[in-house]
Amino acid sequence: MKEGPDIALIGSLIGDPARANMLTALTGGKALTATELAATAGITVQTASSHLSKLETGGLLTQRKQGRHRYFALADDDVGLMIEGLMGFAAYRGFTRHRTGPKDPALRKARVCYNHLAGDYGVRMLDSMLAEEVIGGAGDKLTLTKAGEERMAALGIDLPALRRSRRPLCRTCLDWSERRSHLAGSLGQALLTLFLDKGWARREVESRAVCFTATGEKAFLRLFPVAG
Amino acid sequence: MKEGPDIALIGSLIGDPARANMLTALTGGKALTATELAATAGITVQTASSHLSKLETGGLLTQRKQGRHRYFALADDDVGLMIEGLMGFAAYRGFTRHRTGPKDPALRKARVCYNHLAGDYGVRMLDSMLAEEVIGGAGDKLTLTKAGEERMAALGIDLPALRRSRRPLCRTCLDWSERRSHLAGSLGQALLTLFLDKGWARREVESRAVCFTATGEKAFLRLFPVAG
DNA sequence: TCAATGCTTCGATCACGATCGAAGTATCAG
DNA sequence: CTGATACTTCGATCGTGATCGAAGCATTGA
Repeated sequence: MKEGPDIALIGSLIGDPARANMLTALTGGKALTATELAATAGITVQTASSHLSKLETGGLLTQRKQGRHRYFALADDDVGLMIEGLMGFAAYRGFTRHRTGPKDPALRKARVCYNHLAGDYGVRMLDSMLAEEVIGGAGDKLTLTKAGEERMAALGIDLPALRRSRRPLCRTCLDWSERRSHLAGSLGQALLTLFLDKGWARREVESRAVCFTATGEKAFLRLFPVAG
Repeated sequence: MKEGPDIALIGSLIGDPARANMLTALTGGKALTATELAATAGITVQTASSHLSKLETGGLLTQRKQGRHRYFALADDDVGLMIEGLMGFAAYRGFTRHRTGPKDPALRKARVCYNHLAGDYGVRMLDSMLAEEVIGGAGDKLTLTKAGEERMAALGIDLPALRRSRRPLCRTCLDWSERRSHLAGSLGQALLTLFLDKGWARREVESRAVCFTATGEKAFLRLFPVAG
């Protein structure tokens, strides 16, 4: 009864539909204002403000003041991973809100998972990196190989800078649509940023979907081939 | 707003303290009756019954009639993994109910995680199996190697029987106390059963703790050595 | 300085759900 | 059949928390 961690607190925070909607929206990775979040949740700003303060004291969100705006974002990677995990469970159980929306195929193909690439393409990328031994490791412990370091540096990724942060370089994140792992961590984030910067893909507005251009798709698939 | 899976449903199911207590109790792996669950949650049987039916229609529990008793258990491995995931997140955030109870050290050392071994010993076991290449694989994809098959068979584990079931043989499960992975899946379950059958360890009553005997501990550590 | 925007705080309302007593159903032992 | 145990269903109560209107701060721009 009173042993172990308290999951009820977190459950109740996520259990309210309005809060769940806001958290889901923030899983898109962008920091959003209170008014934006209120709109997506379908409530007034007052209620949203109340919810946001609860989520903040619960440690799920951080806020950043910028002029007269306050931008809210998920507190850190762990929150994103936890929510993705719940979404995976919910999706597997068929707890979907509207069966399958029109954007659903696009989301399953490629989407933003907090700050890295998810969906079919995300899973493919990690698969390919493991097959080509760019990334090695056992269990949930992923490490960048020597060959991997060269590949990443050649792509223009500043590894020393990533290593300077305390966040882990590589970690796995369970994909809710594929039910397989994709690459998270600061390297996962850096790779997604790279794709966007190179113009290989762009983010859909008002959605988590990531839309690859024709040339971007080719380049991506060449960079991360799949066996068979 | 209406894209993606609905996490609020699951959140609200877990969000009630009484239900969270029951689920936590059931993470111990044993099937429990409604009266037992009511006692651990500190509520009457009527309320417990109401909660249990909600959890069942939510797909988190299954019930099995046996005479005039009804035994409740977690629906499957996925539910256990999901709850352990939440516990990990909650523990890391310091959402503990009573700081650290007296049983806490024992729980951190070795405990039951739904149906397999968790805690320090659980993490050690997987580490050792990976180092000795009994289990191979990268990311979340764990596989038993040829050498591993022999080792497991020598221990008296009936691999063909395990393979006959549809459940995955090996999978990772995030440990909330160690924040590392331990071995789940049917093999993880079979190994814990083996330890208990061999008398190497026994389950604490009314707790998730697993208590190793002196000889059992020696045998376990010999079987799963750690480098360094 | 004034007006406009973005957000929070206060206060009141209201609904949902947790809770338990009482009664009803099922199973078992004699 | 009778009594006992295990659990569910019904009905009523009650408290918590979600919600929004109105007012209060804070920041920006003119």
